[in-house]
This record gives sequence, C-alpha cells and structure tokens, in this order.
Amino acid sequence: MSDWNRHLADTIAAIGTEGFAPCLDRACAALFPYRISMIFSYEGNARPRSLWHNMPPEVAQVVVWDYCNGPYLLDPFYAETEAGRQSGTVGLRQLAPDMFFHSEYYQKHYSRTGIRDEIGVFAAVGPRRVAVLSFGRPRGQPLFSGRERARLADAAPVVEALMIAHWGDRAPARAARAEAAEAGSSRPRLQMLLDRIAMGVLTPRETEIIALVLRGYSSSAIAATLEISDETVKVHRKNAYRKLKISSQAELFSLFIRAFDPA
Amino acid sequence: MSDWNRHLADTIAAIGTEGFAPCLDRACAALFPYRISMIFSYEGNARPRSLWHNMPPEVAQVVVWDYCNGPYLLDPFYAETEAGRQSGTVGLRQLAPDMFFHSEYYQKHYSRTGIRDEIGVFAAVGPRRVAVLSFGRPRGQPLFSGRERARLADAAPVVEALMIAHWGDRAPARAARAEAAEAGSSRPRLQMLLDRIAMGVLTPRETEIIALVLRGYSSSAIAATLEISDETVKVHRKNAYRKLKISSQAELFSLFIRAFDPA
DNA sequence: GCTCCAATACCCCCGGAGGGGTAGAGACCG
DNA sequence: CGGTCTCTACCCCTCCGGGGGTATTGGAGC
Repeated sequence: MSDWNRHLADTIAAIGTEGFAPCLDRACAALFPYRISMIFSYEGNARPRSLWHNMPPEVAQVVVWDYCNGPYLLDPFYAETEAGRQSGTVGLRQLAPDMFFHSEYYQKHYSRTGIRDEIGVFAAVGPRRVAVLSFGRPRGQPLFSGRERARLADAAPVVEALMIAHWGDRAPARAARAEAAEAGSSRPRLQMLLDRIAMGVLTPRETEIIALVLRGYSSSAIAATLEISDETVKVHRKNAYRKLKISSQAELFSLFIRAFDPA
Repeated sequence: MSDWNRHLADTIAAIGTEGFAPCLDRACAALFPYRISMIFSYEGNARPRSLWHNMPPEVAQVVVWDYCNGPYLLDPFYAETEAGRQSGTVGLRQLAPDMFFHSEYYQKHYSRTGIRDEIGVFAAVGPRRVAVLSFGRPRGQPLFSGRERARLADAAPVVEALMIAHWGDRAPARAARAEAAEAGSSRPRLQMLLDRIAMGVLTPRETEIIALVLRGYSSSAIAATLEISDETVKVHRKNAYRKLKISSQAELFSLFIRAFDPA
C-alpha cells in the first residue's frame, strides 16, 4: 500500500495543476488493475464534460465525443447522478438493468473501449455538479471483485476529497480560470428527447416504456419496475414500435441518437 | 428529366474541379429523392478513402472516420468491390445477408446516419481502384423501389463515366495532384484481422463462420452458404465463442473493432 | 497401430424479441 | 348518452441466440 500513499502525496501536491489527473490515476492504479480511467462532470441538463481520461487520442476522439453527444443519457452512471448520488462508489454490474449488456447503448458506447466492467467514484464538485471518476476493465480480465470494490469504497472518501479540491467550485483560482469558459447552457435531457421522438404519436405510458427499453431493461424488468404485467409491457412496446415505424431496439436507438443530434 | 440533363451539363463542366462532386450530387438528386450521398474509393487492402459526402461536418467526422477505421470491412458494398464488381449499380437490400439489419455493423455504422436503404454505383477509377457512389434513404422514407433502381441503373453508365473522368487515374493533372498525397499503404484486410483474433485459438472452420457472423449472416444463412447443417454452424459458433471468452455477437464485434484499432 | 482433433450432425433446454389476435375497465369528450 | 382512447392483461405464434450434451467420421501425427 505504500504505492498508494506515495502517489497520494504526489496527487495532493498536484492539486490545482495540470498534473493532477495523471497523478490521481497513478494513485488509483495502486488499488487494483484497470485499463481505462476517465472523469466526467455532470451538471443538470448540460452535456457531460470530460475532465480527463487515459485513452489514446484517436480512440478518445470517438469514444468521448460520442458519449457526450447523446448516449450519456442512457449511461447508468449518469442516471445515478440524476438520481441524486453525489458521493461514494458503485459498480456497473450493480447499476445496470438486466439486459443492459445487450442494449444498443452498451454495444455502441462500450465496444470501442472494450470495457466489460466499470466502477465509479462520485464526487460533488459543485452545488449541482457531480464528477464521476470511473475505472474500466476490458474483456479477458475478470470483473471487479467484491474485495476490489470494497478497497475502492475504502479509498473513495480520499479520492472524492481530492477531486473536490481540484475541480470543486471553491478550487484555487488557477484551476477555476480554466473552468470558467463554458457555462453549461441548458440542454435537453432524456425526457425532452423522448418527448421529441414521441411527439403526438406515443402515449405517456408508451413513452415511459420506451425510455426503459433504451436503457437496457428487458420487458420483464420493465414490468417489475412499473409493477404491471409482462404482457402489458409487450403490448405497449409493440404499439410504440408500430407507431414509430420501427421494428427493433436497434432502430429505436438510432431514432434516439438522431433526435439528439440536430439539437 | 430536364433537371437531370441540366445538372449533367454542369457536372461535365466541373470535371477536374472542386465543384464536381456537388454537381454530380445535384444531378443525381434529379433521379430520385435521397438524403445522404457519399463516395468512397477502395483499393486493395488499403482503408477506403472518402472522396465526398453531403453530410454536415459534425456527423461526418464520426460516420466517415469510423467507417474507414475498420467497420468498412463488414460493409456489403466493400465486399462487393472485393468480389470484383467494378461497375453497375446494386441495392443494399440485394446485397445484404438475412440478418444484416440486426448485425452489430449495421447498428453501429448506420445508426448515426439513419440510413435504412442504400443503393450504390460502382466505377473503376483505376486498375485496382473502385469508387462507389451511394445514396442513402433514412427511416420513414420508403425503400428504393424497383422502378427507382432501374432508373439509376439506366443512368449508371453516365455516372460511372463521370466519376472515372474526374477521379480516374487518367484524370487531369490538377485533380491528380490532390490524389497523389496518400499512396495507400498496404493494410490488413478482413481475413488478416480475423486471423489475428483467431490466432492460435480458432480452427479454420470456426474462423470462417465467425467471419460470416460478423457480416450479419444468421446461423441458417451460414449453413446454406457453406452447405452444412444449421446445427453444425451452431456448434462452431458456440465453440468459437467459448474459445474467445465471449458470449454474444456484440462482444464479437467489439473484439473485431479492437483488433483493427491498434494496427 | 493408436490418439488427438477438427468437422460434421443431431438432441435437449431456455429466454427474449417481435408480431398476431381479444377483451375489460376507466377516462375523457362531443 | 355513446364513442374513442388509454391502460391493463391475456392468448397464440415464430424466429433467433446461446448453452448443455452426445456421436460419427476422417485425417494428421506420434
């Protein structure tokens, strides 16, 4: 664990400097192995902002750009921030609905990174801003074990404090300056996007069900969530597909992304 | 049809100039409605080169860049050039295997463009170079009808001649100059990529089947293609998945893309 | 020779998606 | 009041993917 402490010291020293994120990354690498790490900041309806990541530029250009332009709305981690989480740590496997790993979102967003499991640390870097540092482990490597999740949970308070110190609204002036640029203009979120797709076509219930389909819920999981019958879900789904002139989840996802783009 | 002829005249006048492609686009627009048009040039193992497209830059950055970086290997139009086609016109619906529209490739590459049907014109712009001009029609609009395909087939010889005149190896010097830049270094193609994935793990037959799975063939379509039993295909598929430590087509596609990237 | 493996083919199971019906209860509106 | 719409729930069906077996053939190599 001396690695952890040594890198921690470096990281603290780097607060407010450009070297902060890499230092934090090195420190966390001492906790458990991972391939990908990234930090996004979420604030209300605004698109997420990438604060950092350890991916090569060619890959990041697509993965990060892509993610921030719509798909993030379907991200379980984003949903968790919307649900009010501001701290602590949680694993993708704990957040994701049953069919998430078969969802179009998962396939699209994760296929380039190859991430198979992910675990995130949440930090309240502002009154309405939450930053999420997440670690990804690719196919071929094991899922994050309970032990590893516990280790991260243990370290999470420190990591959170560091992130808040560096990216928090009360950050040193030198960092605050870099932040100030983009104000985060109000942007459509999931519901508004869905409304645009549904506009004048789908019933409220259908829209609700479609939203869950997009996020990787199976029909039976939706039924459990809404406390209605599996069959009813299938009916709504069927009717919605017919009204939208589509015939698969893939097309639904496509509609969703295209509804976001022209925004 | 006077529109067609008028624009044709403009296009001919624009041969060898920067205005050529837009003129050609306007001319073709007189044949039938479409939303998206693009021209790629394929040469042996090299990545395709985008000669033109009518998409807004933000979209194109992702769609075109993405396409040229691996997925093109799974494109039925690309496969058609590999199969030796150098002229004429053909529709996506005529080329695509049965489960193509459920394939990961289709979902990934087409979801951003929203293309539901596509039709292409092939032109031999060089001894080993084939350019494909294709028109895409999005969801909500009808598929290309037999009548429309016939109309394009009718116009195809003219379009081909124009493309060859402009982009052909015997093109005017001013155009040739722009071409010369990138020589098209020899690149891995589908088989080499698959070999890398399969390396020392999969049997030849398994590799063969995986290749078809990636291109959107269902198990039964593969069986029909290889003239073996459906059940045998399922066995090979099952064994290959186990060896690759994956459990779905989505993961297979992900493996494939990742195998391409580090190249 | 024998053994190992690839390729073939069949059996079983399950779950999920998608699409076809029918039907009742309640709300809302002309 | 009657009609229309929404939501609920059930029935039926097919197709497909994924995973569990077993068995036969034939060839390549020890």
